[in-house]
Amino acid sequence: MNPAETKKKRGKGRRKVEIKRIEEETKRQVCFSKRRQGLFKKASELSTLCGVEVAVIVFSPAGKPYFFGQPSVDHVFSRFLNVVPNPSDMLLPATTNFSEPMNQDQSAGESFWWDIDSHSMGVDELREYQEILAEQQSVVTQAAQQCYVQAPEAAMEQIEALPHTYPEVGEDDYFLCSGSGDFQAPEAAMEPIEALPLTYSEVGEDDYFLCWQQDYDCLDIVPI
Amino acid sequence: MNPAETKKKRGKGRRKVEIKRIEEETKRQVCFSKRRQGLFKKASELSTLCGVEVAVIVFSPAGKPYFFGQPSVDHVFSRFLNVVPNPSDMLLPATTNFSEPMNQDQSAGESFWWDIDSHSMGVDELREYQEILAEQQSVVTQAAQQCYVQAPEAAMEQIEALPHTYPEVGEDDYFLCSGSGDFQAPEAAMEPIEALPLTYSEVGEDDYFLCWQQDYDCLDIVPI
DNA sequence: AAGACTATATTTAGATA
DNA sequence: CTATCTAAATATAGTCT
Repeated sequence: MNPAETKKKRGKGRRKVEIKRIEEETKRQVCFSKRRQGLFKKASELSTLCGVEVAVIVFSPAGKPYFFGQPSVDHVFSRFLNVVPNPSDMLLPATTNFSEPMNQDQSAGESFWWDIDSHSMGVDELREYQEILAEQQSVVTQAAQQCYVQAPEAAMEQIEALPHTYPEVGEDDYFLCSGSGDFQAPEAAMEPIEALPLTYSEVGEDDYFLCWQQDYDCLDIVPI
Repeated sequence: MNPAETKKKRGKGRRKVEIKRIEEETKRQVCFSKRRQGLFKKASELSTLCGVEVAVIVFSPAGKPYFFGQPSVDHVFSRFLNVVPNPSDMLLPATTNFSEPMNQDQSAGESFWWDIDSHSMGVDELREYQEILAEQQSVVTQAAQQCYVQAPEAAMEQIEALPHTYPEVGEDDYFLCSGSGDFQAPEAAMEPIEALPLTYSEVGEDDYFLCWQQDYDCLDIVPI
């Protein structure tokens, strides 16, 4: 805080960035992390400002799911399905392996303009996805759903301050943390939080934290 | 272009805005429209820059669904379900119809802190979702698709200019529109667009348009 | 991997058409 | 609703901790 000392002044600032795949692994990961947060923040703001329902799901380069939902991913998606019940029915007339007949004008085997999509997006990537998917399926995490968010430092302190101890926190356990600063758990959530039988020190690396922002908005989501 | 005429100079610029529900109807609608576009753009950029899968669903104040998916909402959501297969299992421990036992510390029927979620999100809706989901799972996964976006006015004109007529455009049909201005369909997409057997005038209110922005980024998404 | 910093790029509220 | 314009507010790439 020495006013006489003004050392740093050569910041490197943001450079214009072309929107195309970042090849460098590290950079990509950092960018992902930052932009994911930004995306969730935007989603949260949209939902709050306009009082609308929003769901965002992002898979990290490593395949981990990050998501935001107001009031929840499930809720929004189920509502979505009611409006656009089977979007993929029409898009993949020739490549689906489902026996359900399609009651549409298209004839199977034909090439449709929407096929361009599978091409432009990269068939290889789709294949890759299929593999990842297979892996994922064997991993499976039962979820308490909602938002799995990394507790901000300030929230961690609150968790640590919780007057209980939880003897067995396993990899699959999830935690709800109360917020502070930007985060504020709704009243209804506070009671169960306060009843939480744990101290943060006993929470392992694979555990998740669930945070609430004021008005039920989830600020960020990340497994830690 | 008269250099001597410099009329506008009193712009009102952005004002700091508190993130809370906008009460004024018109303002809210405008804000929604702008921020929705911003959100989709961010999602698209994240997906392109980091090569990751993203899905965003937003319901407008009027209840219309707007969405973005890379490679598709279905794809991402189905992958999501593989990782977090039965989010509501934990929320509704006593009411699920799955036989798989949970290898967790929780005992069924007990009340968990994460129950707050099922309350805030609506148990009935979750149930409803479960049903829809069951249907959906039998349909899904392989993805072509992309973005269902509302055609910008300029694009509409292009669609109308298409030299074909499509006799039977049903509620469930989707369209790919070429863009103009901000929108520009990739070359590969243009051919099938031009082969499209339709005129816009025959497209009904429930139809969707799929637009491409330069570099395959989807700018906006909306059923029309 | 996650902050902090900071210069710059991008977003957007409000006005306007 | 959509687009444009402006200034102010935010987001973020690069760098360092």
